[in-house]
Amino acid sequence: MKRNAKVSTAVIRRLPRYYRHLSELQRAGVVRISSSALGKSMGLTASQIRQDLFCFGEFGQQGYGYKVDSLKEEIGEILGIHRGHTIVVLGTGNLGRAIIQNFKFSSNGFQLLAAFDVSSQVVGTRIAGVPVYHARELEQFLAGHRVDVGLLTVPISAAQEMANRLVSAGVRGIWNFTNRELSVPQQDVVVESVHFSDSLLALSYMISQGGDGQPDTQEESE
Amino acid sequence: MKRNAKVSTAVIRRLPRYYRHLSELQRAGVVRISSSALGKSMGLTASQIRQDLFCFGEFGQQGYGYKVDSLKEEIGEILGIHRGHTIVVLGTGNLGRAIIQNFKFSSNGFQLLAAFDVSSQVVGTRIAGVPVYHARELEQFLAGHRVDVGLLTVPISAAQEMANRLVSAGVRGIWNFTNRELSVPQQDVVVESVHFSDSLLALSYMISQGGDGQPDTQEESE
DNA sequence: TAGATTGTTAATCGATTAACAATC
DNA sequence: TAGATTGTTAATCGATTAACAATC
Repeated sequence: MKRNAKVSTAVIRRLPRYYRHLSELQRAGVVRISSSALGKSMGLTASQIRQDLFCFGEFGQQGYGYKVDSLKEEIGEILGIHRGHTIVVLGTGNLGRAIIQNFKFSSNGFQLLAAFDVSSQVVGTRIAGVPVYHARELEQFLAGHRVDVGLLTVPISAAQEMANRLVSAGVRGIWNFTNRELSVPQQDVVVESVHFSDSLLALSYMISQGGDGQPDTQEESE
Repeated sequence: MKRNAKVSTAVIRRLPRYYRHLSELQRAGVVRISSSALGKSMGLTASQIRQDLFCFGEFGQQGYGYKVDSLKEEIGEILGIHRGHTIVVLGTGNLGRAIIQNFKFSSNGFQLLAAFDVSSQVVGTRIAGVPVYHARELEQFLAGHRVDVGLLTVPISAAQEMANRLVSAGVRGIWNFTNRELSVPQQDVVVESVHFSDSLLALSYMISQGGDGQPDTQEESE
């Protein structure tokens, strides 16, 4: 059973979607689901779902399907939701503040410990209960707390420097919301970027096709 | 020359990255670049870059490479940056407000026309110069203005309904920041989602490996 | 011209899909 | 038991990489 050997990024990217869909099914009171039903609702083939799960083990019952609750739990486990991950936010501008106030860190298994900024307007205050420290205290804080991930919402000009400081202080991942491609040579530190621009430009491309290219067909049958 | 026939999503996702990297090179004063140099800086093979560009035409000069300025312009054109796309924001909570105030819509070829909300606190005001109308006026506004994209930052409970209204009113794309998977049967309307949770969970998975699995090797040579 | 680098076709690799025996 | 559906291997498909003639 040579599982888990090399899980492709395509599979990794689907895992959170499985988790999200299963959570919605659970909320809707669905108890069991087959790979083909789940596939239909997610726009995947049954085969792909079974193949994806096969990377990690056996989670279903032949002739029955998958129990929504336990499959969700298993995938949560695989994603590391119960590992007690911790995170700090760098930069409390509009976006940082919005994420601190809105984003459900705990639903994703993360505990938000602190935020850092340089503005005297916010340093010393709390945002949604989270203490804001001065950025110069970052290393001291990281020395005293196990912090797994640093979330970057600093101005683009400060992004690389803050990334360097986070890596030096030993974080294992950087969640990058700046529009800068970060250079992190250490292979054991993971950078996950959320590039709003890339997303909007991809959308821009997609709506720019069809209008002048293909003929506009109407709704599909199913 | 049967180009542009079917551009894969993998290629589409790389186009904005090319655009971003070329913009940075341009800012750094680089005039020409070869596919191998660009590949090295982006972590792609030269072959892949040439193959990607091949989908759209010929943009380089043999023996010389690509002119940074003109390649950037060409890719911008492909992405639809000069099409005068327009966008409105639905929901001016923390996240919507942050995006309105921070995101450079115009750098991505979009003009932000208006925002909509239901709170009497914000309706009638302006956020960074953008007028905020009541959500009930959405259809009227869309009837009077050509709007290509609706940006969704409404509460998850309102997401599907607002998506339906946008589609009925004729938008061509939805930029979805809610954590809800939207169902949009019309095949000519594109949904592009930014799922913060999916991104963080993928990061969670990646940092959960390695720590206990593989032995931690140090930096790679190049 | 010689050297460099593209455009483009062919080969390889990896991911998705199909098939089916195992079994609930 | 019969029907359904999984786990898992094999076949297919598509994307990436390699190769090289064309040409600046």
